[in-house]
Amino acid sequence: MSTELEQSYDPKKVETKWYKTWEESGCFDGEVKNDRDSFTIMIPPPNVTGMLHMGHVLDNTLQDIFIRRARVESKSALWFPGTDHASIATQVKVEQSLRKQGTSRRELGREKFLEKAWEWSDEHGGIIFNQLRNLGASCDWRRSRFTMDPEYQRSVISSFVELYKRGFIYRGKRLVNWCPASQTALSNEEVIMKPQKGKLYKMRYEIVEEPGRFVEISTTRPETIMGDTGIAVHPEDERYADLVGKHCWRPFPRAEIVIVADRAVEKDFGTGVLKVTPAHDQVDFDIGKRHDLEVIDVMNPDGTLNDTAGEEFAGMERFKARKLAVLKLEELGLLVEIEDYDNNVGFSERADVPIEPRLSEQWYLKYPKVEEAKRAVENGTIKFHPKRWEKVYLHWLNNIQDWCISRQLWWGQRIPVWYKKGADRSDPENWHVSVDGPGDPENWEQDEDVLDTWASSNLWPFATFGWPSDDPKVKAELDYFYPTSMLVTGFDIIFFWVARMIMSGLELMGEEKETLTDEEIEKRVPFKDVFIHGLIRDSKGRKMSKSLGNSPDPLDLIKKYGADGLRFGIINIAPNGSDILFAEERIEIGRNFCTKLWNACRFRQMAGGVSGEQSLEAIVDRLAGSQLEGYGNWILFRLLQTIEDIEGQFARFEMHQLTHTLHNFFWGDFCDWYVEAAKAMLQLKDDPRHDAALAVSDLSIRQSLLLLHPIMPHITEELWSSMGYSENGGFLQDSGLIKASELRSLFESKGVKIDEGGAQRIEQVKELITQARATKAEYKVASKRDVTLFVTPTDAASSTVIEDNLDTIKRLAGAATIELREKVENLPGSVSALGTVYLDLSSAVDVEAEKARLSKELERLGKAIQAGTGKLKNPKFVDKAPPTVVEGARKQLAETQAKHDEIARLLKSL
RNA sequence: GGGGGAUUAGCUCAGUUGGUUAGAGCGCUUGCUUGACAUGCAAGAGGUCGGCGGUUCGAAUCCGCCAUUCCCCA
Repeated sequence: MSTELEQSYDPKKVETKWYKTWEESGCFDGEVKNDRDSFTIMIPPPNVTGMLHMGHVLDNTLQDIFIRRARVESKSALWFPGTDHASIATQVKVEQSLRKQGTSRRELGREKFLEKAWEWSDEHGGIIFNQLRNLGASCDWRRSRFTMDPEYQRSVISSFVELYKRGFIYRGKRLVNWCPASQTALSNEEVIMKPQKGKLYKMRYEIVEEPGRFVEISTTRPETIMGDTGIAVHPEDERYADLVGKHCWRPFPRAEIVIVADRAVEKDFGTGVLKVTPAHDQVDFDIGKRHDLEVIDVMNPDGTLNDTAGEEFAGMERFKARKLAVLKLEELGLLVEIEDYDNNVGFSERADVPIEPRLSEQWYLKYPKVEEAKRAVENGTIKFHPKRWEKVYLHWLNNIQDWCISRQLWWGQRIPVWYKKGADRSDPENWHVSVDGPGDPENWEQDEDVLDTWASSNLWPFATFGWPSDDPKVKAELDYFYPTSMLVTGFDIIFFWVARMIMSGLELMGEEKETLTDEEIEKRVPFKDVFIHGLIRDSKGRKMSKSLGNSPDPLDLIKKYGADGLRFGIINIAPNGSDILFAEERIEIGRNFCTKLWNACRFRQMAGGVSGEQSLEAIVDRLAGSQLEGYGNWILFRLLQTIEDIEGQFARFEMHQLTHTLHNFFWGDFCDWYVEAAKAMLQLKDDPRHDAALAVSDLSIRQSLLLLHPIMPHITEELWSSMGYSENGGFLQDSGLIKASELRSLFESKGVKIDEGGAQRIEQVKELITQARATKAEYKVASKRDVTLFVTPTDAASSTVIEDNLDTIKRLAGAATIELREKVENLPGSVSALGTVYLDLSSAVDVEAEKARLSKELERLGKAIQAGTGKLKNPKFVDKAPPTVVEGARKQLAETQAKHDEIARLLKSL
């Protein structure tokens, strides 16, 4: 059944209709089908309150392409959706809103605050799912998971307990990255180093043992002077060798502090003397440890100075305190100079304030299965695309440090550790660690902290299925869908997420084992292929941000260009793994291509005869046994090539090539050449070529729709149904995409011969037509469709080819008559492999212009001949290069030479 | 300081193991209501592939150095 297409394509109508139909039919549902291969992708869960931005468009379009491709390849595809609670990001937002309401989380208390947070996530959550639906994302929405779902929380807690039991989780007191705004510890990955223009303050401390002698010290942080418990010099620094072991005066609060020698000091930095503040700097902390220096914490959790810092400083904000400290140094006559200094300062990723190294007790994870995680990538069990990201991943693993997983936040999975009331929390004797808590809760109090968001999302590939569970359904699904097929994400979360998922999968998806074999690694990894794409930037290469206003709303773009147009456009401009410079006009190509597809199908309908059965076999049957004319053979040959190209591109993850290949075939080959040539055949009455042209068109369009469907699902579904390709009302995805090799066999079995030689002859015909058009354009008669052309064929074979295709040449070149002649003189002509084509001009030829044009061409060919001759004369080339290359060079030279001679003759004849 | 990219037409990018006269889209110029499509059709201009050296019969492609530039990590 076919339906007549409307005159113009209305994306909104078509997209809304089909998305609803698909979702209601359950065709996105991922099911265990043991007779089919599974293909699974876990969505990188967006923040629960997130809104769709261009990065999501790219990431999810790519995933949808892989998923839909898997469906047309008859795999059982599952695209698992969900959202992330984004502990710190969400909590920051909720706290902001509380502040507006004149309250705070501390005022509300934990329970009330969590109620508010849930309200917030219910209210703002899930919007992005509908936005993804607008984009056409074919997720199995029934399964949607949220990392704060009770079942998911239970998975997270179970993993903590399990990893604790296995000895990977411990409590430690050390310097952490402290965010004074959010008042929580952060992991190293959440700290962003930013270059800052600061000051370097040079000051002098008096030596206790030698009054009147001073030592000069450089620092960027004078506000921590009160926490100094020593100063350090390099042991090989002769300038200060005699001072080691002596003391100097800390100016405020005035106290004697010791001078130590330590290799961590950079001799060449500043004066070569370092003030040591063990409580507020990692290097200083380490030095202090080595020399047994006192640790004096002078700051409050919110970044203000505390009472220890002294009366003047207590309660003062840290940057104000810096100014005051400088002032005091000056008053004491201890400030030597201030210079400008550029250094890198760590900022909290979420709160965007400088972090403060702070001594505190936190939970740490010693990463499990680090060696296996490396091996999985090194031995190819997991492949990154593009491959260069493997180096980045391995480099990080080689320098890995324990992960601080506790956060002083409330929104998240609470750490399943209980402390005996009134007992020392540092002593593991007083801990209870379990999923369900102690049996006598009245005697215990639970750890107040929650887990880092990424400590829950790193379980995403299996916790979503219900792990850990003895439920047979959970086991069967994990068995079928895990390891998932691939992960599609940006490079910015390789450390945060990708690497951690790999390690948690290796540790937890199986029995506890010290080390894993390659076979075990293969079963436990969370995915096989990691497709890494770039970030979307604006046309000037800047990051997209709300404040710059350079971030278009994808929903507006969908309104303007259609979801399919946007999808095609964004994939089309996405280079191979590097960042994408987005400019709205660059996605017009997507919308235009939709229009082209639509109109090509409309034209096909207007040619009539689309009421019959349109299955692949039925169409091929219409061609069975007949000798295809040149163009039919050519376009089907190109179709086979295109199918093959696309197969290779998917296999190699060359997503940046897909749109180019398909656009080139459908627009450049099918519409611009085949359809135009077919118009000539469609005029023929009672001629087998007429029906063959229709069948070839049907075949080309049908297979193109199948190939394009993953990129442009809505319009292809609409055309699939309207053109009558749908069998029994089924969706395009269920029709089964035939492989190039299978299609070739089908052709053979039906006696449809597709030959390469014939396709090459049509390429020559196309060249001849192009030359004729060019000559017409040169003589300003491009728009005349009734010119007379003369052709002098190169040889008898060429003559036959031209005669066989005379009708289409006439039509495509715009000629009323074409005569084959032995010899033509005094007319402008152009040389092609098949022969020279001349334009019959009633008016006089512009001899000078023609001479100039031909001379230019002659010069170009002359150079090519020189290069070719030189190469072939070189015995080293002839001896060493492969015979096919030499043969090709000979053939090329002969053809060039023939053209050259012909043009020289033309030039002479003028 | 360590590591990873990038450098090809005015712009954004392709260019698979080295092998014809280096391609595409956009932009630009010219001409077109050609049996669906002006979101279209046709023709055209435009590149010593960042520089220097090396390997090779042959280099945009492999190697080295340099320059410019972006990113990650410390």
